[in-house]
Amino acid sequence: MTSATKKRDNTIRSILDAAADSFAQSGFEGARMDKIAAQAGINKAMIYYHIGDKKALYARVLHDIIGGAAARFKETIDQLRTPEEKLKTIIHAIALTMDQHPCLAPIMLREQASGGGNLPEVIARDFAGIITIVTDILDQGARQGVFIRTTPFIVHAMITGGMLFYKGSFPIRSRHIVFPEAVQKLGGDLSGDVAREIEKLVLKAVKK
Amino acid sequence: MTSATKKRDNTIRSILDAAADSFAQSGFEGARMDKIAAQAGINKAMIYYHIGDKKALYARVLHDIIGGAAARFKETIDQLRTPEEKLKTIIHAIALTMDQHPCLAPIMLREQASGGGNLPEVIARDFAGIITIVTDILDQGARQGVFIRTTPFIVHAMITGGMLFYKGSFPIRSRHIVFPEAVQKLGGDLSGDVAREIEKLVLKAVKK
Amino acid sequence: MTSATKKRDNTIRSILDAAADSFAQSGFEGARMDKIAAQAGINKAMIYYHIGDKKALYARVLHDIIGGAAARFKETIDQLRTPEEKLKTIIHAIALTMDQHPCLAPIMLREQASGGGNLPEVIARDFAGIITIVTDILDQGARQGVFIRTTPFIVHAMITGGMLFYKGSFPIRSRHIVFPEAVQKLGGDLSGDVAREIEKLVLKAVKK
Amino acid sequence: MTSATKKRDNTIRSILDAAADSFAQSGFEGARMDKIAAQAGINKAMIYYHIGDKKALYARVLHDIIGGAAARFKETIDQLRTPEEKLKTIIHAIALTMDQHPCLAPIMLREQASGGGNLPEVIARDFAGIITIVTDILDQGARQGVFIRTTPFIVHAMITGGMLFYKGSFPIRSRHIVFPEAVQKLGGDLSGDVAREIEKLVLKAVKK
DNA sequence: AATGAATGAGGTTTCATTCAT
DNA sequence: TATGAATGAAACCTCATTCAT
Repeated sequence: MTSATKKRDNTIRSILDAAADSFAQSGFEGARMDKIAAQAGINKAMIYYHIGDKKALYARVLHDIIGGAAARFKETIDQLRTPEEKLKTIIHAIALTMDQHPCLAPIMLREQASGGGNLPEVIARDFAGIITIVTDILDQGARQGVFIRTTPFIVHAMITGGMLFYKGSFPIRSRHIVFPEAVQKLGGDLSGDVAREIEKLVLKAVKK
Repeated sequence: MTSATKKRDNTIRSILDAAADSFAQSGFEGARMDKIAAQAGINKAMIYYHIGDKKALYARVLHDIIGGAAARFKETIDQLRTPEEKLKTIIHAIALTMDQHPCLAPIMLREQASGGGNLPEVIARDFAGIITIVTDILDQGARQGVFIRTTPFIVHAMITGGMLFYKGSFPIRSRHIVFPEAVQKLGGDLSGDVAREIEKLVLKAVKK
Repeated sequence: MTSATKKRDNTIRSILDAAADSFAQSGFEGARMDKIAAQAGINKAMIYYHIGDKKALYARVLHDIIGGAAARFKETIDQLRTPEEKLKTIIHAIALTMDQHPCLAPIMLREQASGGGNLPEVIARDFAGIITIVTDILDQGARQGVFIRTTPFIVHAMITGGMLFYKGSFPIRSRHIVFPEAVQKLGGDLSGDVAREIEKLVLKAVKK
Repeated sequence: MTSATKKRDNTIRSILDAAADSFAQSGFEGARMDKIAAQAGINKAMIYYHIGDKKALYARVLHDIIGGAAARFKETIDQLRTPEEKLKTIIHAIALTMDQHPCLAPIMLREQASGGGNLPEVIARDFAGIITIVTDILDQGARQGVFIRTTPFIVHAMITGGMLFYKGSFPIRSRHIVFPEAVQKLGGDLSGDVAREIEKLVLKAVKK
């Protein structure tokens, strides 16, 4: 890899990171090209040079984040046998990913809010990938007779949606005194206790 | 009620309705005051005259929607006895409300995405109101020995977050062919089958 | 005078007072019809009903203030004999008027700043009236041989301009620490010590 | 100096010149960013890019004009010995500056009219600089026994205020026929006869 | 005479994007 | 590749003025 290529990759990496931050925090409309460039430590025109306009940047960021996650999940799950093991593992994997990539949750929440209808096909595919993993596990479990018959997507919605809600509500919960004390004391991280509780609830719900 | 008051109320109502639409569809940053005024069929300056600037309008819309829902929920639940009855009922009530107010889900999703930390206290209070209702039911059930001990907020997150996810993902699911067939066939409405399935799963998860 | 007429006069009076305040503080462009109406305690439309548009209001205010002053000065001076007496008296009269009508100075300053070219004739006449009084005194003194020959208008400029400068600079002087201590300690009122000092200086300058 | 820097400086200079004009003619509130940009021959957004918002532009213009004058005055005066020489010279210097910078007088008049209390410290400092020069001269003269004891700021007010009044009243005087003929015949320029007359009057007033 | 609602033009500011160097 | 300047469209908001009651 030549030094020029490495430099180029570095530039692009820093742009994507900064952009992910901005899009997560402010959404597509709220994000500012100026701020992204500044945070990336590069000249604004370089974004256009290396990546393209705001829409292209957004698509690239989304693919970067969601596509990566989908691939990692698949890899993790494929090494396991039983649906129960798989379900437990994917729950913790999703939780861990959301904790490690704080941009993921906000961006997914926003995409859903806006109907996401104008998403490029690539991203929809990534998105579908994650969903398929979970629904496949549940279907497999049902076929093997260890899980009850459910609408797998609804279970997936409760897992992923629940986590998004948990993480997303953290700033609100923690900043305002009007919430019940027990709620206010909860943190924002999923992996650990929260993921374990979700695992417990989900398994109790779906196991025969 | 004088004629002027009636006119005023009409104007304000049409502003709030149009604004809810826009905010839901495009988020705070993406919404356009011009478009809101046009859709409301009034002069743009009237928004500032009757309500205030964009931030004030947003707060008002949120309070209108979320505050109204919180109040309705409370009323419904207070008439019931057992935690199980209450839990079943609130699940269907939340589902129904989300179906009837299509703005609710997108707006809540976005608020969570952006951390919502700078929400006015009023809205946080409305928000907390809904959460308190659900967590109280679960606490009550646990004390009475009919529910297992859980972290009630996590259950609430899974119910509400699951519904938001289900509704929010509808446009994406239905527009792209890359999703599993079973997922693609699902609709966007919660009340009815979906709410019943959620009810079933949640009760199986929390009942002793 | 009927009760209706009295009420009408009261309304107009309160409008003019509020308007004078606003125009003095913010200038023609900076003044807001809303604020004037609010301060006058009347409905905004009443300004248009009773007086007319912003320009008409401004002209009316100017005439009210400057015209009144010119008339009062003339009356005061006509009762005196010697140019020296008259000159001393007019200096104190101008000083007193500026102190009693805090709107006068700002409005005159602004009018001069903007060239005042589009002033209605009435106001120009009022303005000229004041100038004529002073220059007449100086001319008379020169003819009688008690004053040296000067360009009377320049003396008038130094008296009036000096007072306007003194009063106008008060907020700046008193609010910032960067001014010499002796300057910062001076007040904003003219009548009294300041007027006496101006009188002393002017007479020393013009007396033969 | 790079070509980019030169271009930048040109742009900024043309903005400041156009802005000085507009602020002088119409005041802060009356000035229009559109018009300033048009007169400067640049794109409106460039003002915000290079300088900032309207307030920042105003401050910059004031500092440019008043700060520059203060510095020039100081330099001129420091080369002279006796208070009398200094006083004569500063009078002519102020007169010349006001003639050469037609924006100075209107802007200062307006600043005083509006109390100028919310001026940035920088400008107040410039302003104080000029005042200090004159009052120092008078103090020095008094200490040396060549000038009578006065309140130096009042003398300064009469000099500067008188000049501002003289210049400021020119358009009004010359445009309306209602003024005494002798007044109407006077011009608008200070340097030359007018400054000499002021010099004469001031020295007669303050010399022992 | 009085009120509150309404209007439309226009003001300031922002921002994605492109250009010249 | 990289930079800083430039552009133009459009966003938010204000305000003098008028209308309907």
